[in-house]
Amino acid sequence: MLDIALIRQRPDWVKQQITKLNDEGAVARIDNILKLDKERRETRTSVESAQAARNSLNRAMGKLRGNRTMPDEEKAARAQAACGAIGAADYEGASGLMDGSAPVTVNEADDLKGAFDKLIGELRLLGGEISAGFSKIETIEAELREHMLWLPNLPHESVPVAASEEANVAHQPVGTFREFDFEPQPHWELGPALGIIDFERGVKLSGSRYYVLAGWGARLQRALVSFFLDCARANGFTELYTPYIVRSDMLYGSAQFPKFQDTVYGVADGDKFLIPTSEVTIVNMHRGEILDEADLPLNYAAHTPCFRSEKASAGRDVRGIKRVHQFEKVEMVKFTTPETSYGELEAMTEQAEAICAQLEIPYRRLEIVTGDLGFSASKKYDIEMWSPGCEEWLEVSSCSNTEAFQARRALLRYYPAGTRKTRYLHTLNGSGLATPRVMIAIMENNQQADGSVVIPEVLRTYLGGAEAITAEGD
RNA sequence: GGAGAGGUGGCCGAGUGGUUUAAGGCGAUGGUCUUGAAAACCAUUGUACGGUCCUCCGUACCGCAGGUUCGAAUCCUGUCCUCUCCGCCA
Repeated sequence: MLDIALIRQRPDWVKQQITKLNDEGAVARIDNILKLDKERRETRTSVESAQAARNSLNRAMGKLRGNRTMPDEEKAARAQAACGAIGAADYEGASGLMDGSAPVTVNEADDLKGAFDKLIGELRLLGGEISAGFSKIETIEAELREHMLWLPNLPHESVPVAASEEANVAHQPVGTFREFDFEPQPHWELGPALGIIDFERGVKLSGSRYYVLAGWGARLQRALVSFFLDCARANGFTELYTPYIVRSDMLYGSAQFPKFQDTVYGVADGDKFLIPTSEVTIVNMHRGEILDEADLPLNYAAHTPCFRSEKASAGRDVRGIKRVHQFEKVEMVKFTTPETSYGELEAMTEQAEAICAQLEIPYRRLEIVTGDLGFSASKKYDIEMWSPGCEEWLEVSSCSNTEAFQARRALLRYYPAGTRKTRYLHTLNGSGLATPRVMIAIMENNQQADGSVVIPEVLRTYLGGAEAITAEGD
């Protein structure tokens, strides 16, 4: 979520920033937000002062009714007089009359019960006014919140301004592109031939975009996950094992909801959903807490499966395991101060790149332009591995700084050193890395003329020292 | 799955629908005292929103959400979570 105060103070600037994103419709929300915000504050001010009056009157009512030493005639007289004052909207005067601090003329004829009934009637009117005001506020706030939840994050000033992904700035590729003396095969040919990817049985079990890894395929994935987690740990990340199913609040917190509700799978057990990435659970780890600056940065990494419905990309990338409903990923998340988040983004991106380098696969960094930033990032780098079989760059990592966008939604705050004034922290996330695409890259880059695949050296210790995957089995 | 008990400030823990606006304690912070420390004593104590602006004021928050009431930490309903016992289970 954006800072409502920023929208209030610099609405035109905010509109101008949103215009750089590929998000028609978001700009129009700003004027609605300004209108609702104004309305909300006005209504709130008047309702709260009515409530202040009611609170003090009810407190005085308690004192009047519970007073054991005051004669009934005086109570009746005070109740009578207070009714008059309330009728004239003199709430302070009425309070004084009821709690006994203001003088009153006692009339012997006053009837206590009648006077109290009348007074309660007056208070009831005031209560009705207040609850009407509150339901108005509730309506306004629900509408305001809805608009706020659909507003994308604003781009950082360093992000290149361009409309679409074609304009993403590709850095110089790193690593050596292999010269093949034969026609390199795509992984959807190699995998089944080696008996390590079984598409038919995946489809039989669960439908399209599902697959089974068998033998070396399953072992290679497990080795990669272990390797990724070891890299993260070496880089100072604390390893977490988190739930794979979360409540919807968490998905609002990390900003998948409401906009990308379609891409997430629900489970039959009420308000629960399968995570599309462990970013969801990690970002919400400290939801509602107020951390100390001394605790920051917090670095967490977790391996989880990721579940995505891929409704938006129906019909695209249907071959192979590039785009599937279920895959494994190691995700890195950082909680930092606003001052350090951009430095941390560079560091985290370099760490993801270092993993590619260790696997000896050619890779490049993409600097994402404003029009392709996505919903929650202020700045984003993608890392892509080259795959000679399907002849394309495969996104294996995406590293983002969301600044305080998720922090506002998930209530992630900290006390800056030496203060007790809360401040939103910054969250960053980056894959490190995602398995099916890395497996594609390894298979396609390391394939031999005989169909076998050479195992990258860094993975061999995880695979009993084996040097290659062959059709001979595991 | 069955039965029961609970959820109150950073922590512990009181709390008959009003006459107190959550008692008391611990911790933390500041101060007094002290050569220094401890002890003792004094003071302060969370979050959010709104108003006012550099200082206060107001409102809300006793797991969460509704309801009853002139008035709810307190009564009612739902819900989430925790604990205990039983059953089942990797």
